[in-house]
Amino acid sequence: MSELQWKSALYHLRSQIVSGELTGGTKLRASHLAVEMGVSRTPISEALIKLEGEGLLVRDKSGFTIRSFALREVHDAIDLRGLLEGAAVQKAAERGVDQAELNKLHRSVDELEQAIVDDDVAGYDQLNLTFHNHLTELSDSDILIAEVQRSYRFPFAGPSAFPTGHSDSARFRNSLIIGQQHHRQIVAAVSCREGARAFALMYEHAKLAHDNVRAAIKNRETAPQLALVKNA
Amino acid sequence: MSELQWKSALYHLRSQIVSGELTGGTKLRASHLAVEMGVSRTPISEALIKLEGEGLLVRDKSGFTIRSFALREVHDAIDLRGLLEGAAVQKAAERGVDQAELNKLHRSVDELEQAIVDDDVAGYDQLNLTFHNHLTELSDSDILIAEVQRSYRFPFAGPSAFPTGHSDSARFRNSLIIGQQHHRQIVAAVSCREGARAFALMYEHAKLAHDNVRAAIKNRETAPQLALVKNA
DNA sequence: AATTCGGTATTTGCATGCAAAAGTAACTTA
DNA sequence: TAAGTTACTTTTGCATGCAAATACCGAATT
Repeated sequence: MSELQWKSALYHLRSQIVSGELTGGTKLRASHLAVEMGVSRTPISEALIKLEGEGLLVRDKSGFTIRSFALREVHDAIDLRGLLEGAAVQKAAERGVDQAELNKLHRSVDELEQAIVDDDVAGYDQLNLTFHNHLTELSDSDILIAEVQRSYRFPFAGPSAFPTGHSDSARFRNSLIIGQQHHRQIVAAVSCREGARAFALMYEHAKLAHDNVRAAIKNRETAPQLALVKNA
Repeated sequence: MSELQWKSALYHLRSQIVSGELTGGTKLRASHLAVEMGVSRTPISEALIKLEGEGLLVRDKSGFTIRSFALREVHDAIDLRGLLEGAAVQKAAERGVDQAELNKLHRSVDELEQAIVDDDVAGYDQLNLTFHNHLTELSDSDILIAEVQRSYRFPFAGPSAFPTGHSDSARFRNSLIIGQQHHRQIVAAVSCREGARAFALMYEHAKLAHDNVRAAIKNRETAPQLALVKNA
């Protein structure tokens, strides 16, 4: 049961950062956080070092600061995810996946479809992440899987980064429809062992997030994922 | 002058790992390393945590162990580097780089050529790394640059991972000649803003390393880069 | 008003103490 | 012989003390 203290500190801090509760540029003081969380500075420091390794914090000569991202970096991070996820599905397609896995993929896409019909945004979000994870794992490359997961580490870069707030807008509905088309065609490409097509579709799929970022910036108050992004 | 202690511990340990002085599977004990390096366990722990973040160590419930890699992971790591470097040069090509940068690239390739003629393996190695870094930086994407650098972190995955030991073999000479052809054509592709071609060439360029791995395995004793690779 | 300059209050980097966890190894039992 | 069992040793995770570095803040100067 009893979680290691540095782990709970890590989870707690990370969730505060990605949820936008702490915004980019904020200075994190180990001594302050220690009393706040009721532990000593040792496990806090360990958590801060790990978060620096994840790229969420930067360390200057006196302590850690929450990193800020230029808008350009947000788009680059999304492209990086598309590149890595694309490489993963390409590998899966060229390697070939058995029928049982293909059936699971089809079922996932159907469930995503249903979530859209039900307007179940949270459910869609969860299913979408599972679907992306499943596709990535089919690459059967632990190195690539790890790097794809790593590319999700910024709150605006993951495959389900902008789920909330706009389910009523026409633009968002369209992006879900187009995303579903991508999903179906990616499964088809994997099924037909068309690696290059699978790559291109997945890369394009990630590009959808670029529009979501632009839309989120217009209603910034409803987009806590942007708490790390510079200049309003 | 006075380097932080955790930094020197980090550099020292990392160099011991990548040089093969410490082999995969070795357990690293903070308390032991502390007396060995004449400091307390605090800065040692910090270095170990960072090395875990780099993927060189794994942490089980009682301490850190030097990671071991299956041969398949070695090849996957090389492919990952090719993918990321390829994406970087593609971006550079499509964005367009000015003549001054192109001149520098041409000069680098000429210097590499000269190093081959002189049979200056160490010099080639250094120039090659500089050349790859320069190409990567031309992508003008800090996110991508950082990920490319990160992909170099395993001692067998970087662009100059297998420099030594075989400069006399015909195979190694051929691989240098082919590599130079890649270098020249990559610069040409960037110059002509042919992004897809630049990507394909760079990806293929990394594939050269696969043969170098196979060759190195046959003379394992002369290849300290393989100290982290499982099963002889 | 913006800078510069002291002096004070924090904070960090590192060392170290300690209880609990994990490793180690000789011995017992099936 | 293999699989516990027990007693002993080492190591870790965390708390904390301390000196040096850094931040903070108001006063003096331009």
